[in-house]
Amino acid sequence: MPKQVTILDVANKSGYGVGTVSRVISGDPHVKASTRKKIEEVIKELNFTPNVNGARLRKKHSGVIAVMVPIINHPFFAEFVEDIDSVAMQNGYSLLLVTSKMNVEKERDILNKIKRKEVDGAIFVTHYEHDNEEIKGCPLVSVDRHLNNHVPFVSSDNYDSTKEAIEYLISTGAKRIGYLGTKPHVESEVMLREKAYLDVLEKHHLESFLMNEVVDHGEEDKLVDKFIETYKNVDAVFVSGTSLAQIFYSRMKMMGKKIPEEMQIISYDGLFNAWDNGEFISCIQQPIKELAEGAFHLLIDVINEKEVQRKNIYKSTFIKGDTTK
Amino acid sequence: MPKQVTILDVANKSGYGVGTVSRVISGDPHVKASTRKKIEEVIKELNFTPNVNGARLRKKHSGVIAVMVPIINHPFFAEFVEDIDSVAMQNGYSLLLVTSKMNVEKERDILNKIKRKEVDGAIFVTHYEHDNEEIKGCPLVSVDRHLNNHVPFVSSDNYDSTKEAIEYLISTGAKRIGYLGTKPHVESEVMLREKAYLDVLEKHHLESFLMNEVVDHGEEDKLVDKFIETYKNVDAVFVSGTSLAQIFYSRMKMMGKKIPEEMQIISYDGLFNAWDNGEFISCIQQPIKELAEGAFHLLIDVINEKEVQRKNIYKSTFIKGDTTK
DNA sequence: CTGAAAGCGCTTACAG
DNA sequence: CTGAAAGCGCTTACAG
Repeated sequence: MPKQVTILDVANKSGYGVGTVSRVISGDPHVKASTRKKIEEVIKELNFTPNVNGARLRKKHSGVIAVMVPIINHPFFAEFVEDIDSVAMQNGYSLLLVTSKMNVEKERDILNKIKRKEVDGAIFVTHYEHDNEEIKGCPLVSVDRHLNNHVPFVSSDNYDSTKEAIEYLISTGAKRIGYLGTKPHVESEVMLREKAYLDVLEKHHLESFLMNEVVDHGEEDKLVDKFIETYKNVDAVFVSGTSLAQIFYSRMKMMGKKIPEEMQIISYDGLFNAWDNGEFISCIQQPIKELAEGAFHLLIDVINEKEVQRKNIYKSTFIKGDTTK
Repeated sequence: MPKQVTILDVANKSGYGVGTVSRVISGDPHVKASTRKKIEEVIKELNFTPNVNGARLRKKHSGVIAVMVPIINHPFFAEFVEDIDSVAMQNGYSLLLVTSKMNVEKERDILNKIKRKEVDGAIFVTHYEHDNEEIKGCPLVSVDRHLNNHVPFVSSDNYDSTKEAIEYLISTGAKRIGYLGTKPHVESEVMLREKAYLDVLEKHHLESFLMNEVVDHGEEDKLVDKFIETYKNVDAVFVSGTSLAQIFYSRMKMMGKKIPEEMQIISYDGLFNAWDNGEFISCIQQPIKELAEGAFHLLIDVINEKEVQRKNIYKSTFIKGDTTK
């Protein structure tokens, strides 16, 4: 292993001190142009690359943030992570992606990385409880749910946009409107979808057909089948979640249902691709990019110990596709 | 910001020296049991977590490896990354995932992270050239392609398994067998698929219907349409790549082709899910887990400057689905 | 089995 | 605008 070139080598060879070399590396403007030029030459000549561990140790932060999602092979999370990556990069941060696989240990591991100064903070999409003691002192931002009273979160306007969707279905003449969703394991803003659904139906004196259960990833099709079995005569369904909506749509097609004539579907979370047959599912599209950027900036503020709002809501958009009248 | 608890605090409070504290943290067996016990108590009491940057600076390696894939929202890469994550974790390494998005700058950035000692090495799934100068001194392992003569790679047995697939199609009576694929930007083991196809057809004196082009991600459907347009009378197609196979299959269905009676399909890379109609595409399944583990151990050896084999081939499996006779 | 000390490579007041 | 020096928190020969 060849000995690493250090800032001291650059200093010696250029005839300046290490402090000055450090300043040109960090882009400090208080350096004479000629000095900068000379030092930059030597850096190139020696093929010097600063060791990040020295800097991190000294500066007491790493410039990396973690983002934790349950799974990554999923349209919402993939896009969310990508958007965070962009904004982080623009702001000089790099990203550590952790896929928790719904594993509490992996979630805890991130908290440890924060304590070990490996990362400066984390954006958490979690489905577990973490006690206050282990969270304490960890800069964290949550999405959709509040981990505890001190952790700020971003979320889309679950209540309002669901309400809008249900009202829309009613306006098209739907009479028997179902709700099909997977319930989060813990308290979350997502639960407001169910509440909005129920509120609107009650207001219009309509019967409800609700199925909202805790389901493991990969078991969604069973829930869909149970829903279909249980509520045979619904004429419209609000589906909370992309995968669920995909499955439900396929089942309806296979059963030969006419969409949207006999069955309307609105999905919370849009699919970005058309189906094989060119159809799009009508959906409430979450403002993923805004959520990502919001979460990022929130986290940076938390890291810098600024005051932040605990609740940060971003507006979704209803997109009419081919599955509603 | 509360002052960080350091190893020195633990040393003082426990009455031992920092060296001894360091030894119990690292699990060094040469520590008296009673000493270990006492120090562990103090660690708990002070809620001490070792700062990773101090250790990394001193040890001159980070214990993290990077893995770079073009996109992550893709069944092959998602699984590949997950498998590397598992094996890395088992071996005390952590993973930095980078999604290159086919962006050369992001690829270079990893090389920089290695030079900056942020990561110890990287597993590269790249589609670009990197000149030897910038790669030099960077512990790297490639998948499917050789970056240069010094970088070892893992790959599946592209030639043999393609050959097997084509032979299979012929054995079922297929006479006009097409090849549909996206060509890698750079030299790669993947190109052996085309070669195998051509070799087998020649051996059997059959006509070839080949379309293998460089295509941007997201533009695959255009290539598929062009293939269909160009080769109207093929009765079987070998499709190189999951996405392409999905698209081709859908198109055939839409066109009302009877599968496998009128059209057989074999895909290189399996889909793990059935279609809406319950059908599976016949495929050559790459040994993803073996590739992942192979790549990881190879990289560790490279990092530790051991001798390694440059070429590491793992065997694929042909899985008969519903798209072949 | 343990301690004292050097040193990993950087940044940052401080002084000039 | 620049240099000398302290120090970030750890590990690891070395000596005992």
